[in-house]
Amino acid sequence: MTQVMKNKWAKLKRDFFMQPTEEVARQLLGKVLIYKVNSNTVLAGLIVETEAYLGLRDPACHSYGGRKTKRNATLYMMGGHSYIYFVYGMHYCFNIVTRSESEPEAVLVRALEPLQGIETMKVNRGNTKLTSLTNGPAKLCQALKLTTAFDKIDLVHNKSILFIAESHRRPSTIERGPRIGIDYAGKATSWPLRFFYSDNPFVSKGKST
DNA sequence: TTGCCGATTACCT
DNA sequence: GGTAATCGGCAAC
Repeated sequence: MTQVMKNKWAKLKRDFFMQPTEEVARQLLGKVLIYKVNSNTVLAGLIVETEAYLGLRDPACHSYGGRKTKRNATLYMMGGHSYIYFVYGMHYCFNIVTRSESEPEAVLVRALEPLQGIETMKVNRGNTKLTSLTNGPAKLCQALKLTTAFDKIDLVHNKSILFIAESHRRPSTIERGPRIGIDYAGKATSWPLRFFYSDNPFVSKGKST
């Protein structure tokens, strides 16, 4: 009998992303974001910082109050899809849609600890300093070359080259606090929906007012 | 080390 | 016409 090559990465399934969004945000810490560029190149990073965006009732969320536009339509897809948008005229942010189609919520992936394909990431970033490679939402998109071309990707599909996987990393201390860069969101500005590993050097330097 | 500011454009009012 | 789920550079302390 032929030996079947076992996949190194165990892809997360739909159920994981259908959970309450805060739960998904917390549990994504320690998981791995993987992009199989081609047969030679795999880019992978440990998720070390996330933010939950709670849909209709969250003034900081793009779908607040039921807003639905061409840009945020992805939020109304089933949990497990990628939501990548263009912001500040030059940057991209990578999110993962959570919950059902009637609950337009998502988790923003804010920082990764590079695991694999580091040389390629350095080329993509034009930067040689390891700790600046993926310590911010737009930085990690640049490192992995994630653009709106990867918006609406089903991350749990069998054949998907972009997905989230389990890791066997020993758990670290999880801290939580206000989200970054949402000063316009009124009372929600202080909601503690940002999750991160307190002792990880790849967490972003963003300030949460 | 902190803090301000410009870049640059799609999207919303 | 204003602003954004950001980043990097540069000035001031």
